[in-house]
Amino acid sequence: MGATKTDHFTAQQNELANLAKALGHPARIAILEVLLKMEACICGDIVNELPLAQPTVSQHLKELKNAGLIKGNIEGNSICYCIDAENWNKYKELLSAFFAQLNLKINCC
Amino acid sequence: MGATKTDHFTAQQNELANLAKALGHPARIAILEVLLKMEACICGDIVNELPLAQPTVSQHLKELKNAGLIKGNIEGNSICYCIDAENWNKYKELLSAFFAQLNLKINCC
DNA sequence: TAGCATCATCGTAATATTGCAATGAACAAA
DNA sequence: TTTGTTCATTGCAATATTACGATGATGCTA
Repeated sequence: MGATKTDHFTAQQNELANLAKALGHPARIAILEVLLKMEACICGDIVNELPLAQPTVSQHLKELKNAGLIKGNIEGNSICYCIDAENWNKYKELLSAFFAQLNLKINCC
Repeated sequence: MGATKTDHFTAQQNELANLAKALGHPARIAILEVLLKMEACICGDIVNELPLAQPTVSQHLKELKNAGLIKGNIEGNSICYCIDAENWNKYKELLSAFFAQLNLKINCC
């Protein structure tokens, strides 16, 4: 069909998958890196840093915002984007906990 | 268009995005959780644990294998899948390093 | 007010992903 | 050899994603 069968999985599985999905595009990684590197949150020249047109960047920003990874504040004419620190750390823990589950003693293949 | 402009981004950005993309589906998270929970790597009854048909699971397994997250060994008639521990830990570090970049002092929005 | 800048949204085209029935390949057992 | 089991692959339909030109909304400035 093409549509993910979200209903059949647990809330935790879907949350982790949604987070990963939001990170699953190099442009979105690049946007986050720009926001991380800037000592203050920059406003709209993310577009200039990326090899993509303005509507495309805007769309990626929207997805990062929906995922809770970034926040956007209106600042006069432009918009100030920055990392959503609270969610960022929550997601950091979520991923960390997921990857910590591996029992190193077991290695059969 | 529809195709991701992979060429315009760095190898690191693409690597991270590919990893995240592989994790970006609840079925694949569920498969990994099954493999993590089993004390030994199970063989093919992953299908029984998931609400998806066998070809669909096979496809997800293929993607996880391509991403380097799991390995598969032929064992007579069936196949033994398990976490690729080496890559797993590499990816764990990769994600950890990415999320560690946040400077907590900066929070403008 | 008129013009400009910034950013979102709409509409559309190209491509990717998801899911499964049907089928195929490989092996084990009768 | 035949039958059954396990898993991959093929082919297809439905849906999602990616990208961008055109356009709209908003606020600043002259």
